Amino acid sequence: MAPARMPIIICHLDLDCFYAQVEARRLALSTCPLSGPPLAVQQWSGLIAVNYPARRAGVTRFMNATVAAQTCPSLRLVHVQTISTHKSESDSGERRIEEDDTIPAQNNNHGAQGAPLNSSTSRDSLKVSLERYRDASRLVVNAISEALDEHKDAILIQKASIDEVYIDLTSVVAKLTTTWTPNEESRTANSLSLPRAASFEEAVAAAWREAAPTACVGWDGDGTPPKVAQPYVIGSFIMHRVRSHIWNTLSYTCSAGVAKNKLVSKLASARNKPNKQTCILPDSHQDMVADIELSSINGFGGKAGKAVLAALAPATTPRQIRQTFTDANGSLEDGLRRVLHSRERAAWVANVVSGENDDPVTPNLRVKSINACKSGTFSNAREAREWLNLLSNEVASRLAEETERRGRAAGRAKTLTLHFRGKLNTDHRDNWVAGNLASLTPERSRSAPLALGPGGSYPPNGDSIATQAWRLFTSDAGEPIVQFPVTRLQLAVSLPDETTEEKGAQDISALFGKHQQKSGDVSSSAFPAAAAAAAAAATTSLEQQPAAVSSAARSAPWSCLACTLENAASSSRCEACGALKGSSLPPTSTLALEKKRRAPTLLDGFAKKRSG
DNA sequence: ATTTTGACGCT
DNA sequence: AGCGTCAAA
Repeated sequence: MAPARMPIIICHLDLDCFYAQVEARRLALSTCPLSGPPLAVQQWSGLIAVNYPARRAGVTRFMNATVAAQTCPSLRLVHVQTISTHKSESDSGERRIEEDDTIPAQNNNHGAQGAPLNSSTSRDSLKVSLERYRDASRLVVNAISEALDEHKDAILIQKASIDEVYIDLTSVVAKLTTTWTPNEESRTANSLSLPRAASFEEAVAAAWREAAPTACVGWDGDGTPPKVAQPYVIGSFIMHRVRSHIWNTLSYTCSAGVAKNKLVSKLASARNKPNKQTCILPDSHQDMVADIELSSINGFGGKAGKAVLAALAPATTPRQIRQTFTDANGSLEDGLRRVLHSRERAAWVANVVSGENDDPVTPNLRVKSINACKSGTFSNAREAREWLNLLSNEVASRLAEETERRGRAAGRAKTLTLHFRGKLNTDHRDNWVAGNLASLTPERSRSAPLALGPGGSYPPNGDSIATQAWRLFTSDAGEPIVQFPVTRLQLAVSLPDETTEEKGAQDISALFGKHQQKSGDVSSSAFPAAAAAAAAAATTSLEQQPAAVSSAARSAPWSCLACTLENAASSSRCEACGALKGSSLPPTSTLALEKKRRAPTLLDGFAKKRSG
C-alpha cells in the first residue's frame, strides 16, 4: 500500500576528499579509502585535500607539505595543476597557456627532492588551475544524471559546490511508490525500480537490503522497514544506485545523506564518511541537530552567524538554545526574538535548531560565471599586464569551451569584470592607528560589457580579452588606477541566464526550476503535475518583506564605514580611525580611489534569504 | 589557516 | 555597476 501522503525526500551527496580522488584516478592509483595509497593534494606549500589513508596516518588539511611528508613518509604528494605563459619556439613568440610541470611533487619515497615549493620562482611565475576538478565534477554530475536517467523529468539536481549536489527525490520516490505493482519485472536488470516482490512492504525491505549498509537514524534497521521509513528507504536505495554508478564509471567514492530537507541531509552525509550513506527519519530531525555546534551548520559560519551566536552565548548547540530560549508560553521563536531583535532571524534560528528548513533544491547545472585569479605581489604595470594576459588567455579558453558545450544557440557572456587588490598609500597607512588590516588592502572591481573579438567574433580570444582587461585596469590616460604593489588580480565573465531566449523550446519541467518548496507533505496523487502546481503556488506566497531596521538596531553597536571596526553604540567617532559615525572617510584620508561605502550590518542577508 | 574558485545578496 | 558574504577543496 502506498502511503497516503508523500514526504519530501532530499539527498545530499558529497565526494570524499574530492581533489585527492581526482588526482589518484588521474595517476592510476587506487581511490579506495581503505586500501589505496596515502595521498594529499598541495597548493603551493599547503595541503588542500587529504585522502583517508593519509588521514589515518595523521596528515590533515592545511598541514605544511614538508611536515606532512615527515608525518607520513609514504605520502604521495600531488601539486594542483599550474599554468604559465610560455614562449613557444615554433610559434613566433606568441604567448599561450602552457601546463607547467616544473613544480616537483615532494615525496620522500621517490628519490630526489626538487626545489622547495615556496621558492620564489614557481609561485611567482605560475598560476593554479582547477580545471581537472571542474572537469571531474562535470563527469560526476553526468554520472548522477545517467543513473537517474529514466526519471530525468522528475528529479531536481542542484550543484552546491564543485563536489556536492543536492537532489530532490520526492517525485521519483512518489513514482516508485504509486506505480508499484506486485511481481513486476524490471525493464532491465539495472532499472531504477524497486526489487521484484509480492508486496510493497517486501519490495521496500528488499530495497533496504540492497542499500545496505545505510545507517539510519530513527529506526534500528532490522526487519521490515516501518511505514514512516518507507520513503527514506526508497530514497536510500536510489542513492545507493547512484553512488554505485559513480563508482563503477568513475572510481570515485562519495557519501550521501537522505532526509526531508537540505539542512539535515547535509548533516547526514557528513555523519558517516567515507563511502557511506545515512538516512534520517523525520522524527529524528531534532535529535540529529541537537548536539551539533551551531557554528558548523550552513549559514552560521560567517559574520552574520557569529553575530547570532554571540547573542545566544553561552548556548552553542541547538539543545542548549532550545532549553535556554523557549519562553514561558513554550514558544522558541518568541524567546529568540527577544534576544535577536528580528522576526526573520528568530524564525530562521528556531527552525534550524529544530532541524527544520524550507530551502528548495534549485536546479543550477549551468555555469554562471568563469573566474581566473592570481594572488601575489605585482610591483609594476608590466607585471600586472603579464598576469592579466595569462588570466585573459585562461578565461578566453574556458569561455570557448563553455560556448562549445552549450552549442551555438547558447547566450553570450555579458560582462567582463576585473577585481584587483591594492594597498592604500603610505600616508594613509601611517595615519592608521588600530584599524582592520583587511581595510588596508581593499578589493575593488571595474566591469564593462564584454566586447566581441576581432571581426565581431564570439567568443573573443585571449588577446581581445586582455586588451579589455587592461582598459579596466587603467585610466583613460593609460595609467593603472590602483597603486602598486597590487596583491591580487581576478578576471571574470558572467554568463547569461538563457531562460528568456530559450523559452520557446524549453522543457516544461525546466520552467519550474526555480520553484519554492513548502515543507510538509505533498500529496502522492500530486505526482507530477500537482506537485509542480503546488510548488508554483508556493512561489508567490513565500515572498517576504525585508526587515525594517528596528529601533534596537539603531542603538546597537556600529561598524565604522571607513575601517569596519565595531564601535560601541555610545561612540560617535570610530575608536580606531576617528571617522565620524556614518562617514566613510577617516579624517586624514588621502586615497584618491576611496569611495563611499556602506559597511555591512548584521541585518544584511536576512531580509530575503531565510524565509524560515 | 592558504589560494582559487563559485553563487548570490544588497545598494 | 560595485561591493560584500558564505562556502568548498
